[in-house]
Amino acid sequence: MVARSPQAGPDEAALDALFHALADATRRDILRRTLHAEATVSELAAAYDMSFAAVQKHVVVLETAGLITKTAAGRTRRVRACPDQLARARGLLSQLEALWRDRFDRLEELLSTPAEASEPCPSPSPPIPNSSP
Amino acid sequence: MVARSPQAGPDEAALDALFHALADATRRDILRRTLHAEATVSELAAAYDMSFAAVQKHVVVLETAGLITKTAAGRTRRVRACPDQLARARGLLSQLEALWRDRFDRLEELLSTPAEASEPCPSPSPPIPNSSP
DNA sequence: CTAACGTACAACCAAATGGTTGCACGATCA
DNA sequence: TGATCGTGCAACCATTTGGTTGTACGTTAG
Repeated sequence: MVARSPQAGPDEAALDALFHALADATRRDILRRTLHAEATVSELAAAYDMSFAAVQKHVVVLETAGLITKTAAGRTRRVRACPDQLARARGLLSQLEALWRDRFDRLEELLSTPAEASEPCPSPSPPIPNSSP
Repeated sequence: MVARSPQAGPDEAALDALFHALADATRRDILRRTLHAEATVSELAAAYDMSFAAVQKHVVVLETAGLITKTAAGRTRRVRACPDQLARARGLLSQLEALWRDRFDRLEELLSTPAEASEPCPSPSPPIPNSSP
């Protein structure tokens, strides 16, 4: 039971790292590239307007989060994305959405009315293209 | 920042805010609670070992990310979660996973071999229960 | 052998984060 | 009316983040 401390789960820190890694446009782009095809660190670095070291640090963050792996290849490092942690994050989000659906169901059960108005929740960003559910 | 290629969408900043909001155990817990049932800010604050102001700031972060909304109710504020942005995040992750599947397919197409070994990608955290895909 | 390349890493800096305390203000209760 | 409660916000502080430059070290090319 989550009485006081939210520090319950042992992998909460891993989730922190996961979502933190995803919370940066450059890192999401690196992830996209390496998801699509392997790349070396300098190939990645050449794609962005920042120093090599900056990109290398982004790669480290992604690696720490378990979203990519590097394998030595001569003097280069081949960067490869791992969809496992991605699936983990998606799983958590689905879990949360299910939690919401449960509340909805409970309401429907208690009051047999068509459920609490369902106001569209003012979105702070464009209406969502929402590609693949 | 991010000048060369990562200029995919105009809402990259919104995604930054979204994932950043999710990258904190306390905020994920607040989200869980409000997803499950509405709560006031002080009800939430009472659940954690930190000051009211700290929790209030977490609530602001979640609100900015569009993950929750507050509605005035007398002198209290009823905090309600919105699953829309959650779905948005999940959609992006699915998109990324699809990208990876595409690479896989391309490989299978080019070389008709059973595809690149598929090394398990050393996970930095427990193997994933992976609840609802 | 020597030079250039790809990578890693340290030191440094500005800005953001996450926490604190304190105060102001409207709503509620006695 | 006056005290109290719930909330928002500002000021402050320590730590982290995201960027820089510079350096070191193994690998490859000439």
